[in-house]
Amino acid sequence: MPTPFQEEVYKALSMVPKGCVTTYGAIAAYLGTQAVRAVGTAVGKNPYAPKVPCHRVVPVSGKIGNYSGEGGVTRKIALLKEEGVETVAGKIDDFEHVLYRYDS
DNA sequence: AGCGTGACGAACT
DNA sequence: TAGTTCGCCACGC
Repeated sequence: MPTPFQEEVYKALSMVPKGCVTTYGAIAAYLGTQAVRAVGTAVGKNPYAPKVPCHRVVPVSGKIGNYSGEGGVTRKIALLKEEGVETVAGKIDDFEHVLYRYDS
């Protein structure tokens, strides 16, 4: 039984369309929290397993960041690529182009 | 020097 | 004890 906070993260993450990615800061801002790290933890725990595409969450740096999964970051990149997000040198290509904004 | 980012750490139950 | 949650501090540019 996750906390409302987790649900907020899940909601924010689920509104990200396929082929797009979001950032910890964007989610934190959307939730109105100052703790972007809490978002990382919530997503890292990934209590919503397949429903929360945690691999769609990336740091604002445009890099893949971290990933707690099978092959780690490498796996994350592969998943992103499958989603339609192209990556170059371990970074997201056209990051701002695939970056989803809750401003829409 | 200041602001922003971060898949953590420490505290509570 | 262990598990879970939420926010501050440190490093980089």
